[in-house]
Amino acid sequence: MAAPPDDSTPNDSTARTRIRDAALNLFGRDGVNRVTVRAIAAEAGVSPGLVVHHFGSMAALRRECDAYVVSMVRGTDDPDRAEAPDGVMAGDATGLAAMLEVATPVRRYLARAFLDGTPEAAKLFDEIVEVTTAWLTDGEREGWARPTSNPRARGAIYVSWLLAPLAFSDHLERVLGVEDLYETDATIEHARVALEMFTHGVFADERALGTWDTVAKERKNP
Amino acid sequence: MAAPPDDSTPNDSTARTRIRDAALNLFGRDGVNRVTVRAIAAEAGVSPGLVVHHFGSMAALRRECDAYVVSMVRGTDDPDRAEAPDGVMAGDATGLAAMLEVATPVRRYLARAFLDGTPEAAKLFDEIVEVTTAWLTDGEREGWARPTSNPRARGAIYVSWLLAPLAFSDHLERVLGVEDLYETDATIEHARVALEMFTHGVFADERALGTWDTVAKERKNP
DNA sequence: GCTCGGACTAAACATTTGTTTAGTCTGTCG
DNA sequence: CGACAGACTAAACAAATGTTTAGTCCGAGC
Repeated sequence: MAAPPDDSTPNDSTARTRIRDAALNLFGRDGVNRVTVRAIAAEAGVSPGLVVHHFGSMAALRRECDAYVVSMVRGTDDPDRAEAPDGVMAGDATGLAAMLEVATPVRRYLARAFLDGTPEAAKLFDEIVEVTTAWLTDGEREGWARPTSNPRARGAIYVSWLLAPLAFSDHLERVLGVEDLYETDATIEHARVALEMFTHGVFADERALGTWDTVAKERKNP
Repeated sequence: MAAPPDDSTPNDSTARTRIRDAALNLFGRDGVNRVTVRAIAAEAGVSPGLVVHHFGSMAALRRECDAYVVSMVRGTDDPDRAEAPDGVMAGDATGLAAMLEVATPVRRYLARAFLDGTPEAAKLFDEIVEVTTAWLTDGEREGWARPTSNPRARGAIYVSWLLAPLAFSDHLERVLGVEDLYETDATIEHARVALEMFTHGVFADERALGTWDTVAKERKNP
């Protein structure tokens, strides 16, 4: 194939990573299922046999993508790191922020992994909810976050809301008429609107809440 | 097989709908892909041949599920209805509300359809964003919704946020320790917390917004 | 009674899937 | 040099997939 560019580390800089990157791209683009060994091989410019030669099996390749992506999010490129330093402040959720800043293909893959329920991704989700809940609770104490009746549920919902545009990016791009929601400054515009909603809320008064409580009470004793 | 129970309407109450319902369940549970003709046939208690006899092909069956679900959401069971009557008030988004009240398998299927990008679902998503944006704009005028810098983006984000718990229901159920987020009164608790967030916001002051604007400005002229 | 049509099945079919096999090429180490 | 190891490919393989084929069963209509 193409001549090896420099081969400083003869192990890690060649076809193996090309295959993994191709897999990452395709998994992220088309979903963790629906991607074939042959498609990955073609994308990487190798034979189907080579991908299993390097990774053992398709499932193992997916697991390796999982691990790679998780390590990227946890602490750039280095496994065996989980926590991040400080609670900087809003806009940063110590892990979620890292996730949102990581390269686009990685982000795409992550969203797919969360949706398709790979086990590694599940663990990561739990972790992110954990630190996000703690972060918001800190914020409550420090005065920049609202109090809540259910911290854990709020943390989980907050995370799912940050993930939502990733999961529905196709639809949002179509509706908002942007090419790539996560590459242009459409990101900036989009995030700004979301932040407005997080800061000022969507509803201006307690009517919605009151309506809901009424409905909920009715449902409990009909 | 099992003896036909009563056969009032010999046409519509038999195996054909049983197949469609089985498909709906499996599609919703395992994702629109990843479901086989044989699995559907087994679930419905018929032979694989019969499902294509009735529906022509697997793809046609999926399209029929799409159409069925969409009609359920648009105006219960009846196609050729799109708009709903009035802007009742918060907690109801004229279509989104209908969607969230429809039977669980249908809801599950819908979430999957949005994620897997079936064309019918895309159209429905656009519709829902449309009426939701209009509804929130009305709310602005009527004083119960906050103003926004970008109504369309807010509508789209709002919809994606309401959809998020559906998309990530597996993770939320695990994190919150509930069996089925959309069948027990876990729904009530969950919706209540989300409504709090929609009403009071998550952040208590403008710091996050300010931080973001600073970052955004930096990115524009680095 | 007999045919006709549609629900329905069992088995075969072609294609696509992940994986294996056998082998080639290339650089390295003795 | 000569053997060895590993990257790599082409071809074959077995399993699973959607679909087709041939045929059975059964009720309705002449």
